[in-house]
Amino acid sequence: MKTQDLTRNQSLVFSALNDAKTPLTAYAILDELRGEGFRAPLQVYRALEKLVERGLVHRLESVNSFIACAHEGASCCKHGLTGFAICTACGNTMEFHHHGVEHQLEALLGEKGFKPEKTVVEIRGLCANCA
Amino acid sequence: MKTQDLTRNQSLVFSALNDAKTPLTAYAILDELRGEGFRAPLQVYRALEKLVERGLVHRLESVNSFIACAHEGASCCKHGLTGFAICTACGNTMEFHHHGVEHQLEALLGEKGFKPEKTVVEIRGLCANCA
DNA sequence: ACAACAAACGTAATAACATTACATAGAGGT
DNA sequence: ACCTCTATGTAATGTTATTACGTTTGTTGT
Repeated sequence: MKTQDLTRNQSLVFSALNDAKTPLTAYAILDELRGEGFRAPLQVYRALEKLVERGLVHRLESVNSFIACAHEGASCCKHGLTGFAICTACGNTMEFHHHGVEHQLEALLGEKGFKPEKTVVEIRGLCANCA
Repeated sequence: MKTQDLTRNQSLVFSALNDAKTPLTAYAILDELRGEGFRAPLQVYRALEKLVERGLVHRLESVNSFIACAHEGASCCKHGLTGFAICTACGNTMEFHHHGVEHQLEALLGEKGFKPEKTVVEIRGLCANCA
């Protein structure tokens, strides 16, 4: 479950995301890794799929991008709903966790009989530096 | 600001979404409207852009789709944060509004100096019928 | 060591979603 | 009539993601 048992491709993709610390699209990752021998989108998407499964990487649905989890290891998903504040000016993205929001959404959806599987909370705006 | 001053293309797209009452992709709308003379994606995207501006249609970012606003008219965006619960089995999508969640997110982001512009809350899962 | 199986990989092609560029048409104001 | 702004039509292209197919690698049981 640790980063050491990643395959070569997975490690390369994960490193690219960690180095960036701003969200990257799959194709941006592909371009970064051409020097390492990457040649096709699928190499990136396959690695991303595994990394997301492990909780090492998050997908930002509203910007078609990926970002390394702000928490080392895969413990991330246990501290409440995960949300992101994405600066549209500089790309800087803040991951946050919020139990209150999680509980309120659960309560609301529970009433309606809706069973959540994946919750997306993404706020686009301007970060403190760019505002 | 009412639906009557929509152009022909905008009306057709809006009707398609209202009839569906499940989210539609831009290309699905295009296919529905070929009988009305639509020939290119841009005709749909241009209409959608205006409809979203007016608050008559929402874009669901996590599924690349669009849905008619559940509230007639454009008053929708005044009653708190807008969220969606999207059933991955039947496509049925419930629009909801939640002041509590809105305030908690505002508080959290305010602390960090982040200025929200667009907030995405989309929960995918199973609706009461499909669970 | 070897067969059998599963997971990961390489490559090509294609599908799905969205935008740019450029030319044309219609409505409203002067 | 002329200008301007908005909407439109059409084509081409750009961006994001998946399917299909075959090969390689790694693991397990014998």
